[in-house]
Amino acid sequence: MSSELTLTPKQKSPNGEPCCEPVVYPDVERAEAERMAEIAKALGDPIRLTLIDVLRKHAGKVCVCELVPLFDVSQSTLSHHLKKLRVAGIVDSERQGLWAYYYVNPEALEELSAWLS
Amino acid sequence: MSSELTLTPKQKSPNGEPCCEPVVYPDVERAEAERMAEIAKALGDPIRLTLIDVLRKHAGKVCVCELVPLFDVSQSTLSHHLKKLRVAGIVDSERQGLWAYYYVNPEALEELSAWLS
DNA sequence: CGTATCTATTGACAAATATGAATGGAACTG
DNA sequence: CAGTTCCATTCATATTTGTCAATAGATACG
Repeated sequence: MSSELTLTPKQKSPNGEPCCEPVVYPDVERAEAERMAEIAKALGDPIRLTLIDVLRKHAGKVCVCELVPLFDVSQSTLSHHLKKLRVAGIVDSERQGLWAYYYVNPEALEELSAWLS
Repeated sequence: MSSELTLTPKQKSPNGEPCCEPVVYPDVERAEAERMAEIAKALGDPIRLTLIDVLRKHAGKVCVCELVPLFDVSQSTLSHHLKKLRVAGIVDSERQGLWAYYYVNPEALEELSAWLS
Protein backbone atom coordinates (compact mmCIF):
# COMPACT_ATOMS: atom_id res chain seq x y z
CA MET A 1 0.00 0.00 0.00
CA SER A 2 1.08 3.62 -0.05
CA SER A 3 3.63 4.51 2.51
CA GLU A 4 2.90 6.26 5.72
CA LEU A 5 3.92 9.82 6.09
CA THR A 6 5.24 10.92 9.42
CA LEU A 7 7.47 13.91 9.54
CA THR A 8 10.13 13.75 12.18
CA PRO A 9 12.56 16.46 13.13
CA LYS A 10 15.85 17.13 11.47
CA GLN A 11 18.83 15.11 12.56
CA LYS A 12 22.02 16.82 13.53
CA SER A 13 25.13 16.48 11.47
CA PRO A 14 27.68 13.99 12.73
CA ASN A 15 30.75 16.14 13.08
CA GLY A 16 28.94 19.33 13.89
CA GLU A 17 29.52 20.71 10.46
CA PRO A 18 26.33 21.01 8.44
CA CYS A 19 26.17 19.31 5.10
CA CYS A 20 23.96 22.08 3.87
CA GLU A 21 22.48 25.12 5.39
CA PRO A 22 18.76 24.90 4.71
CA VAL A 23 16.39 23.13 6.98
CA VAL A 24 13.64 21.91 4.81
CA TYR A 25 10.15 20.89 5.73
CA PRO A 26 7.38 19.56 3.62
CA ASP A 27 4.55 21.99 3.76
CA VAL A 28 2.04 19.92 1.96
CA GLU A 29 -0.38 18.69 4.48
CA ARG A 30 -0.40 15.00 4.89
CA ALA A 31 -3.95 14.75 3.64
CA GLU A 32 -3.21 16.77 0.54
CA ALA A 33 -0.12 14.76 -0.28
CA GLU A 34 -2.12 11.60 -0.06
CA ARG A 35 -4.89 13.00 -2.19
CA MET A 36 -2.49 14.14 -4.89
CA ALA A 37 -0.72 10.81 -4.79
CA GLU A 38 -4.04 9.03 -5.11
CA ILE A 39 -4.90 10.98 -8.24
CA ALA A 40 -1.44 10.53 -9.69
CA LYS A 41 -1.49 6.84 -8.98
CA ALA A 42 -4.79 6.44 -10.77
CA LEU A 43 -3.24 8.14 -13.79
CA GLY A 44 -0.13 5.99 -13.58
CA ASP A 45 -1.14 3.46 -16.17
CA PRO A 46 -1.16 3.91 -19.95
CA ILE A 47 -4.62 2.44 -20.36
CA ARG A 48 -6.17 4.62 -17.70
CA LEU A 49 -4.37 7.66 -18.99
CA THR A 50 -5.64 7.01 -22.49
CA LEU A 51 -9.13 6.44 -21.12
CA ILE A 52 -9.00 9.87 -19.55
CA ASP A 53 -7.79 11.33 -22.80
CA VAL A 54 -10.61 9.75 -24.76
CA LEU A 55 -13.27 10.82 -22.31
CA ARG A 56 -11.88 14.30 -22.06
CA LYS A 57 -11.52 14.85 -25.77
CA HIS A 58 -15.06 13.76 -26.28
CA ALA A 59 -16.30 16.18 -23.66
CA GLY A 60 -19.42 14.14 -23.14
CA LYS A 61 -20.49 10.83 -21.77
CA VAL A 62 -19.05 7.83 -23.52
CA CYS A 63 -20.52 4.35 -23.47
CA VAL A 64 -18.35 1.57 -22.15
CA CYS A 65 -19.20 -0.41 -25.25
CA GLU A 66 -17.30 2.23 -27.20
CA LEU A 67 -14.31 2.09 -24.90
CA VAL A 68 -13.77 -1.64 -24.76
CA PRO A 69 -12.79 -2.18 -28.41
CA LEU A 70 -10.24 0.63 -28.23
CA PHE A 71 -7.92 -1.37 -26.03
CA ASP A 72 -6.34 -4.74 -26.30
CA VAL A 73 -7.53 -5.94 -22.93
CA SER A 74 -10.56 -7.87 -21.83
CA GLN A 75 -13.82 -6.26 -20.88
CA SER A 76 -13.33 -7.09 -17.25
CA THR A 77 -9.88 -5.59 -17.18
CA LEU A 78 -11.21 -2.38 -18.64
CA SER A 79 -13.96 -2.39 -16.09
CA HIS A 80 -11.34 -2.62 -13.36
CA HIS A 81 -9.49 0.33 -14.79
CA LEU A 82 -12.65 2.36 -14.97
CA LYS A 83 -13.42 1.51 -11.40
CA LYS A 84 -10.01 2.70 -10.29
CA LEU A 85 -10.58 6.00 -12.00
CA ARG A 86 -14.03 6.22 -10.45
CA VAL A 87 -12.79 5.49 -6.94
CA ALA A 88 -10.11 8.13 -7.36
CA GLY A 89 -12.81 10.63 -8.26
CA ILE A 90 -11.42 11.25 -11.72
CA VAL A 91 -14.43 9.98 -13.61
CA ASP A 92 -18.07 9.42 -12.89
CA SER A 93 -20.50 7.04 -14.49
CA GLU A 94 -24.12 6.86 -15.21
CA ARG A 95 -26.30 3.94 -16.10
CA GLN A 96 -28.87 4.06 -18.87
CA GLY A 97 -30.59 0.78 -19.39
CA LEU A 98 -28.01 -1.79 -20.35
CA TRP A 99 -25.32 0.72 -20.99
CA ALA A 100 -22.97 2.58 -18.74
CA TYR A 101 -21.66 5.99 -19.66
CA TYR A 102 -18.48 7.46 -18.28
CA TYR A 103 -17.34 11.03 -18.17
CA VAL A 104 -14.51 13.02 -16.67
CA ASN A 105 -14.91 14.89 -13.45
CA PRO A 106 -12.58 17.79 -14.18
CA GLU A 107 -12.03 18.78 -10.56
CA ALA A 108 -9.62 15.99 -9.71
CA LEU A 109 -7.42 16.65 -12.71
CA GLU A 110 -7.47 20.35 -11.96
CA GLU A 111 -6.41 19.68 -8.41
CA LEU A 112 -3.35 17.81 -9.57
CA SER A 113 -2.60 20.26 -12.34
CA ALA A 114 -2.78 23.11 -9.87
CA TRP A 115 -0.49 21.30 -7.48
CA LEU A 116 2.02 20.76 -10.25
CA SER A 117 2.10 24.44 -11.12
CA MET B 1 -23.05 -18.03 -21.58
CA SER B 2 -19.65 -18.41 -23.14
CA SER B 3 -18.49 -14.87 -23.10
CA GLU B 4 -16.90 -14.74 -26.50
CA LEU B 5 -16.14 -11.09 -26.26
CA THR B 6 -13.47 -10.62 -28.82
CA LEU B 7 -12.32 -7.11 -28.50
CA THR B 8 -11.39 -6.08 -31.95
CA PRO B 9 -14.75 -5.53 -33.60
CA LYS B 10 -17.13 -2.98 -32.29
CA GLN B 11 -20.18 -4.72 -31.01
CA LYS B 12 -23.50 -3.69 -32.35
CA SER B 13 -26.43 -3.01 -30.17
CA PRO B 14 -29.04 -5.68 -29.75
CA ASN B 15 -31.97 -3.91 -31.30
CA GLY B 16 -30.00 -2.08 -33.93
CA GLU B 17 -30.21 1.14 -32.01
CA PRO B 18 -26.82 2.56 -31.17
CA CYS B 19 -25.92 2.97 -27.54
CA CYS B 20 -24.29 6.26 -28.35
CA GLU B 21 -23.49 8.10 -31.50
CA PRO B 22 -19.83 9.02 -31.21
CA VAL B 23 -17.02 6.78 -32.30
CA VAL B 24 -14.13 7.67 -30.12
CA TYR B 25 -10.45 7.11 -30.68
CA PRO B 26 -7.51 7.72 -28.44
CA ASP B 27 -5.43 10.42 -29.99
CA VAL B 28 -2.65 10.40 -27.52
CA GLU B 29 0.21 8.62 -29.09
CA ARG B 30 1.08 5.43 -27.36
CA ALA B 31 4.52 6.72 -26.52
CA GLU B 32 3.17 9.90 -24.99
CA ALA B 33 0.59 8.03 -22.97
CA GLU B 34 3.31 5.81 -21.60
CA ARG B 35 5.53 8.75 -20.79
CA MET B 36 2.75 10.59 -18.97
CA ALA B 37 1.83 7.43 -17.12
CA GLU B 38 5.46 6.96 -16.12
CA ILE B 39 5.59 10.43 -14.61
CA ALA B 40 2.23 10.04 -12.91
CA LYS B 41 3.19 6.67 -11.51
CA ALA B 42 6.37 8.09 -10.02
CA LEU B 43 4.25 10.73 -8.32
CA GLY B 44 1.74 8.19 -7.14
CA ASP B 45 3.13 7.77 -3.66
CA PRO B 46 2.82 10.17 -0.73
CA ILE B 47 6.48 10.02 0.14
CA ARG B 48 7.65 10.69 -3.38
CA LEU B 49 5.10 13.41 -3.80
CA THR B 50 6.23 15.10 -0.61
CA LEU B 51 9.83 14.73 -1.69
CA ILE B 52 9.02 16.61 -4.84
CA ASP B 53 7.25 19.24 -2.84
CA VAL B 54 10.21 19.71 -0.53
CA LEU B 55 12.71 19.90 -3.34
CA ARG B 56 10.55 22.23 -5.33
CA LYS B 57 9.77 24.60 -2.49
CA HIS B 58 13.42 24.86 -1.68
CA ALA B 59 14.21 25.72 -5.27
CA GLY B 60 17.76 24.53 -4.83
CA LYS B 61 19.69 21.37 -4.23
CA VAL B 62 18.88 19.53 -1.07
CA CYS B 63 21.14 17.08 0.69
CA VAL B 64 19.81 13.57 1.21
CA CYS B 65 20.86 13.87 4.83
CA GLU B 66 18.19 16.56 5.16
CA LEU B 67 15.55 14.47 3.49
CA VAL B 68 15.92 11.24 5.39
CA PRO B 69 14.79 12.52 8.81
CA LEU B 70 11.68 14.08 7.33
CA PHE B 71 10.10 10.70 6.74
CA ASP B 72 9.37 7.72 8.84
CA VAL B 73 11.09 5.22 6.58
CA SER B 74 14.58 3.82 6.50
CA GLN B 75 17.43 5.43 4.64
CA SER B 76 17.45 2.68 2.06
CA THR B 77 13.76 3.03 1.43
CA LEU B 78 14.14 6.73 0.84
CA SER B 79 17.02 6.02 -1.50
CA HIS B 80 14.74 3.69 -3.42
CA HIS B 81 12.12 6.42 -3.73
CA LEU B 82 14.69 8.94 -4.89
CA LYS B 83 15.90 6.53 -7.49
CA LYS B 84 12.41 6.06 -8.83
CA LEU B 85 12.04 9.80 -9.20
CA ARG B 86 15.43 9.96 -10.86
CA VAL B 87 14.65 7.20 -13.32
CA ALA B 88 11.39 8.89 -14.20
CA GLY B 89 13.34 12.04 -14.99
CA ILE B 90 11.59 14.08 -12.33
CA VAL B 91 14.68 14.80 -10.27
CA ASP B 92 18.41 14.84 -10.79
CA SER B 93 21.19 14.40 -8.32
CA GLU B 94 24.72 15.55 -7.84
CA ARG B 95 27.45 14.23 -5.63
CA GLN B 96 29.65 16.46 -3.52
CA GLY B 97 32.07 14.56 -1.39
CA LEU B 98 30.13 12.40 0.98
CA TRP B 99 26.85 14.07 0.28
CA ALA B 100 24.34 13.73 -2.48
CA TYR B 101 22.16 16.62 -3.47
CA TYR B 102 18.86 16.27 -5.23
CA TYR B 103 16.90 18.81 -7.19
CA VAL B 104 13.80 18.91 -9.33
CA ASN B 105 14.00 18.77 -13.07
CA PRO B 106 10.99 20.95 -13.88
CA GLU B 107 10.49 19.66 -17.40
CA ALA B 108 8.89 16.38 -16.43
CA LEU B 109 6.37 18.02 -14.14
CA GLU B 110 5.61 20.61 -16.77
CA GLU B 111 4.99 17.87 -19.31
CA LEU B 112 2.38 16.29 -17.11
CA SER B 113 0.89 19.59 -16.07
CA ALA B 114 0.57 20.59 -19.70
CA TRP B 115 -1.07 17.30 -20.53
CA LEU B 116 -3.57 17.77 -17.76
CA SER B 117 -4.59 21.18 -19.01
C1' DC C 1 -41.90 -16.52 -19.02
C1' DG C 2 -36.98 -17.39 -21.28
C1' DT C 3 -33.08 -15.62 -23.68
C1' DA C 4 -29.64 -12.37 -25.08
C1' DT C 5 -26.73 -8.34 -24.12
C1' DC C 6 -23.93 -5.18 -21.38
C1' DT C 7 -21.34 -4.24 -17.37
C1' DA C 8 -19.51 -5.32 -12.77
C1' DT C 9 -17.60 -8.54 -9.68
C1' DT C 10 -15.21 -12.69 -8.00
C1' DG C 11 -11.38 -15.81 -7.95
C1' DA C 12 -6.95 -16.96 -9.26
C1' DC C 13 -2.43 -16.02 -10.70
C1' DA C 14 1.98 -13.77 -12.25
C1' DA C 15 4.34 -9.54 -12.06
C1' DA C 16 5.47 -5.33 -9.95
C1' DT C 17 6.15 -2.62 -5.84
C1' DA C 18 7.38 -0.97 -1.13
C1' DT C 19 10.07 -1.91 2.62
C1' DG C 20 14.11 -2.78 5.62
C1' DA C 21 18.37 -5.32 7.01
C1' DA C 22 22.65 -6.02 5.47
C1' DT C 23 26.28 -4.87 2.61
C1' DG C 24 29.18 -2.23 -0.62
C1' DG C 25 31.64 1.82 -2.16
C1' DA C 26 33.37 6.18 -1.95
C1' DA C 27 35.36 9.81 0.60
C1' DC C 28 36.54 12.17 4.68
C1' DT C 29 39.16 12.15 9.39
C1' DG C 30 42.59 11.26 12.60
C1' DC D 1 46.73 3.29 7.47
C1' DA D 2 42.16 2.25 10.13
C1' DG D 3 37.83 3.92 11.35
C1' DT D 4 33.66 6.66 10.23
C1' DT D 5 30.05 8.68 7.64
C1' DC D 6 26.87 9.11 3.76
C1' DC D 7 24.57 7.10 0.16
C1' DA D 8 23.43 3.36 -3.07
C1' DT D 9 22.66 -1.39 -3.93
C1' DT D 10 21.56 -6.21 -3.07
C1' DC D 11 18.63 -9.54 -1.09
C1' DA D 12 14.54 -11.12 0.92
C1' DT D 13 9.71 -10.66 1.90
C1' DA D 14 5.02 -9.01 2.18
C1' DT D 15 1.73 -6.39 -0.22
C1' DT D 16 -0.31 -4.51 -4.30
C1' DT D 17 -1.36 -4.50 -9.07
C1' DG D 18 -2.75 -6.00 -13.71
C1' DT D 19 -4.89 -9.44 -16.03
C1' DC D 20 -8.30 -12.85 -17.61
C1' DA D 21 -11.88 -16.50 -17.24
C1' DA D 22 -15.95 -17.24 -15.24
C1' DT D 23 -19.90 -15.69 -13.20
C1' DA D 24 -23.38 -12.60 -11.45
C1' DG D 25 -26.79 -8.82 -11.98
C1' DA D 26 -29.47 -5.99 -14.38
C1' DT D 27 -32.27 -4.90 -18.25
C1' DA D 28 -34.21 -5.32 -22.73
C1' DC D 29 -36.77 -8.16 -26.05
C1' DG D 30 -39.70 -11.73 -27.96
